[in-house]
Amino acid sequence: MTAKKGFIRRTKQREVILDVLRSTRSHPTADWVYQEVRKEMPNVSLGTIYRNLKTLTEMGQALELSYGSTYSRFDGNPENHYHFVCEECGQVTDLDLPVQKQLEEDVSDMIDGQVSYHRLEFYGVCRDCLSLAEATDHEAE
Amino acid sequence: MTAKKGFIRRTKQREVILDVLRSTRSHPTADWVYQEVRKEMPNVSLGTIYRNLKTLTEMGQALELSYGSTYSRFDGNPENHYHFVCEECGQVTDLDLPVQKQLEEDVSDMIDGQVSYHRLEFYGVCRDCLSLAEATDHEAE
DNA sequence: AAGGTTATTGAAAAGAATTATCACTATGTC
DNA sequence: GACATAGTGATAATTCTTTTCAATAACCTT
Repeated sequence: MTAKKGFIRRTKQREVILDVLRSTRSHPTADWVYQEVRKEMPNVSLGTIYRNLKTLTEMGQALELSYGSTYSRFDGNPENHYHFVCEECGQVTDLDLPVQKQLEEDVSDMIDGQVSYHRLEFYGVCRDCLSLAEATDHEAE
Repeated sequence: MTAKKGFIRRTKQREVILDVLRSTRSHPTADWVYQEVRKEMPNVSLGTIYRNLKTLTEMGQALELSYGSTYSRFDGNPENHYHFVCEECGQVTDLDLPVQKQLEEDVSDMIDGQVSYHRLEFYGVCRDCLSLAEATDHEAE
């Protein structure tokens, strides 16, 4: 073994992708990034864009705006309320927090537009998955 | 003309779907709903589930937890901050609101779990799309 | 600088969730 | 009951994203 295991190499592709990301405030989609990067590296592949956006996000150099899962979830309670999403098991729980309706007016004034609703979501690890992780840790000892 | 135009008919399928939705607090995916509904209506099709979940959401009887668009957006600024999403043009803008980091502790205590981050998003119509709509209204007069 | 290891790439195929299509069915009005 | 058409089941098509795999290139060791 010569190269350090799990090391992240610096590549021209990832560099250009990060430059593109930093050059805009438009919160681009993967495909938009792809088109931009192609201007500088015509042979770059879309797979590389996705791979690196993921890597950059994991490295804390970028933010991904989407749910962990690609599919929608539905709620029979149509009143606005906030959620907690467990990143381990995917469970979604309702939170008993007061809904700050007046925030919508604040934002509506800020952007000089019209706000119809807002969503607040918390991400992390739920109690069950936490104790499960502990149990596994002990096992490994 | 006999039947009222644009009328929404009551169907057994939609009824069962709403019952299933209301019977759980698990924020199910479309596929989970599909499996449940099939127990009562084995011939129901997945397309019907999607159609009705959409209809129910439009009717205000259900809530959909997902972004309008299916694809992710990325941000070169990895600091947590809040967003406004225009439902007309899809544009995403950063909001200059203070990030309430302490909310995460509150929630963490509430659920007895671990919160690593949170997201707050506002949805509506941006200024540009608003004035565009106005212009079009005038045209139609 | 050369050699070796393996992370990363490009190209293309596969995957997963959702939406569209279309002939048929069944709801609601008259 | 008869009509008009919204809704359905079945399936094909889309769309975004991930995976696969042989070839390449980054980085460590010598």
